[in-house]
Amino acid sequence: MTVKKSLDRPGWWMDLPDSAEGRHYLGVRDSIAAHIQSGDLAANACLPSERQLQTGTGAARGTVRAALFQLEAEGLIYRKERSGWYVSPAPIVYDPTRWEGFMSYVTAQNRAPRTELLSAREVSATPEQAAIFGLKAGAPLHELRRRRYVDHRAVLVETIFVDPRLAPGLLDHDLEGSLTQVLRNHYMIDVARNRIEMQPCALTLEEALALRVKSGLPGLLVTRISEDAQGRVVEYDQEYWRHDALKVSVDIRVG
Amino acid sequence: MTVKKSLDRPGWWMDLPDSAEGRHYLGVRDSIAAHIQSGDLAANACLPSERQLQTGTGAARGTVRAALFQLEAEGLIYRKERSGWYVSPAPIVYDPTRWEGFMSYVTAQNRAPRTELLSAREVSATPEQAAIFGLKAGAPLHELRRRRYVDHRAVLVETIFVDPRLAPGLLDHDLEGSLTQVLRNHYMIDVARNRIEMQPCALTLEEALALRVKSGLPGLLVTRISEDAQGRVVEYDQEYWRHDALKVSVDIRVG
DNA sequence: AAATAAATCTGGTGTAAACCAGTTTTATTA
DNA sequence: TAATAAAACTGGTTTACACCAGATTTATTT
Repeated sequence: MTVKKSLDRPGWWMDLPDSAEGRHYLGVRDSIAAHIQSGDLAANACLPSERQLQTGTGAARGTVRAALFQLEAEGLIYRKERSGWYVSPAPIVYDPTRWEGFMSYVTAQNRAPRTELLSAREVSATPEQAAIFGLKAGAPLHELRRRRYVDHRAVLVETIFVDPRLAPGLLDHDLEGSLTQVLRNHYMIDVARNRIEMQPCALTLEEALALRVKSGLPGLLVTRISEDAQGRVVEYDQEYWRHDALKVSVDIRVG
Repeated sequence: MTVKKSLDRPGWWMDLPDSAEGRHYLGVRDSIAAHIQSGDLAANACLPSERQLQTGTGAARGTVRAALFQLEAEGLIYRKERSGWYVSPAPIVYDPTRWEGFMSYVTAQNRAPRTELLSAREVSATPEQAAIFGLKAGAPLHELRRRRYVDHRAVLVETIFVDPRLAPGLLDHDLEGSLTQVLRNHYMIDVARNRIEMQPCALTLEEALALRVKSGLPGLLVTRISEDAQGRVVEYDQEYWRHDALKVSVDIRVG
């Protein structure tokens, strides 16, 4: 189990630090991490392939993969299936106490937001959804599924439910922009209260598919229930975020 | 790649669902997940050993481990090193907009909180820390390291920095309870503003060691900067949480 | 009965090899 | 030149071992 060190030319990934004894994969991890943090590798830059890293580091492929998974869990790298590993860009900062939507806070951080409408349809409320909206189970609801991008990278998929009594004909409007604005401009609905929950989760099946990530990647589930001034539930939103794309920031005044 | 199904006696983990074709480890995952969610396995119950699951499911040990890692990432199970895999208990709900501390909100959820003081000492402020407190680099700071439990399970480690000008002699008080109360009762300091950041991270080295989890487990880093009514920074806190122990909930009134 | 030593069980890490299914590139064809 | 087919490459998944070190249990000794 001797660890070969930097031979000669081809790549930076040849040298392994001596740290993390007994855990070869952590050495490989550290080597890659160092090169990312030093700035050798820019955001969205592509890493050498697993087999290249393998010969470079002298480790078995499984060991190299363990190191890559580690870095992925830390949010330093991400992957495109069967294409390669890439350096994660800086996360978006999100302040749930502000009422601005995705489009505005991404733009404010000099990043390029984009929204893609995956589906828009009418559904029957499940008992849980009905309870949230104060409706009977089976009552109609608008359901939107959208995928949102930052700088061409898909960072979240969301499912939004809207009470059709408050926003009749919602599905006929442009739903690839700010929903908040549509509700305000066309239905004169202003959100007065937001109840937000955040919880680490795993991106599975549908979500993983929509974000084109491996099923099981860690993510963050953000759930939002919006009410208007009269206490009527306007919107129920479930956002599945890539875990490396988001940073939550709250500024609270107490007393 | 035929999947053997339930043979006869010993354990529930014998039966594999037919779902997730081509990805045996997802089948194993589903099988275990189903038994957890059905309530067959209570919180903190111990799973069969990897080698038992292996013979039970007919998969190789590596495959069984892939399934376990998956469940761990989802927060359904956790492990004690070289001891076994266990079912994760329900997460604690945390509302950053409330000023109550750990002790109170854990108790309010009928769970048993406990705080353990790991170290308390005086340190010299790094440039970053100095900038936060509005001090010169090298100025003295109180540093506390604590580990906090819910129902005997360590869920977070934190490092707290306090400005000694506002709380001289802080280290002589009981620091295993609510710090907020110590500051209020002994120094008449009331927090008027909290700036909180949350970000998925990996628990490594010190943190992993203190929480007795495998280095690299996903976690949530919660950073809090507390100010008093005069805008003086009272407390700077970094909390490393197990990712499966926390659920953030915020209720915001806008307008 | 309590302290100690040994055997056993558990997860942790690593290797080597194989095959699959998408992606990407290259060479070929229209 | 543009569309198409083939080859090369990439990660995805699984198998089957092997050895280690900490945790736990069992047997032994005091």
